[in-house]
Amino acid sequence: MTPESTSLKKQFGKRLQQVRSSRGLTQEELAEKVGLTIESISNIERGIHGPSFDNLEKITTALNVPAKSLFEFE
Amino acid sequence: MTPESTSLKKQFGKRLQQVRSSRGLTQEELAEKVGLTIESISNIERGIHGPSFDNLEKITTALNVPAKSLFEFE
DNA sequence: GGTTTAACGAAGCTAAACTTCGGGTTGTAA
DNA sequence: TTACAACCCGAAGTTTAGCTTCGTTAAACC
Repeated sequence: MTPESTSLKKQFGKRLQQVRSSRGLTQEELAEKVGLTIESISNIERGIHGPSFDNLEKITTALNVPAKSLFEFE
Repeated sequence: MTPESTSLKKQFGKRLQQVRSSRGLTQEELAEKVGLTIESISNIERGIHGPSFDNLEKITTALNVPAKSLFEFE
């Protein structure tokens, strides 16, 4: 089981949490900006599920980052 | 209406079509690799809708590119 | 002409995104 | 030691948007 085999959802969630924190936002604040519940943001950050494409776009505008940057993993 | 205001779906679809073509794949071939119908691939490339996160991951593996590269627009 | 590739609509289906409930954990500050 | 903030976590229900299945049209190439 290589570490690279982590699902895209998990990697995205981890990256989202990084960017959100770096912006000094709580899950609740991001949720309100995007128009989702805090639970849904939590689920996305934990990799339970990814956002829909429309919500992905809203997240990028809420965080003021290009979509690309949310897919930059290490 | 600035050109930049094009929806993420549209931008992603356009980029997907670029990458797929550059790989010398038809919509049908990509559809088979990903496990979707050709109509669905067509809809995604035309920006009718985006892929689910699971299918986004399958697309990246089918094209052998990082997810990030499908969000690199100009 | 015949074949391939892909655009395009409409209408239905279903999986996955999303919500709503409840409870648990950690940190910290009063 | 309590109170609050922020977040994790599971289960069960709802909704929506991703996906399919029909069918038509058209350009490109042989």
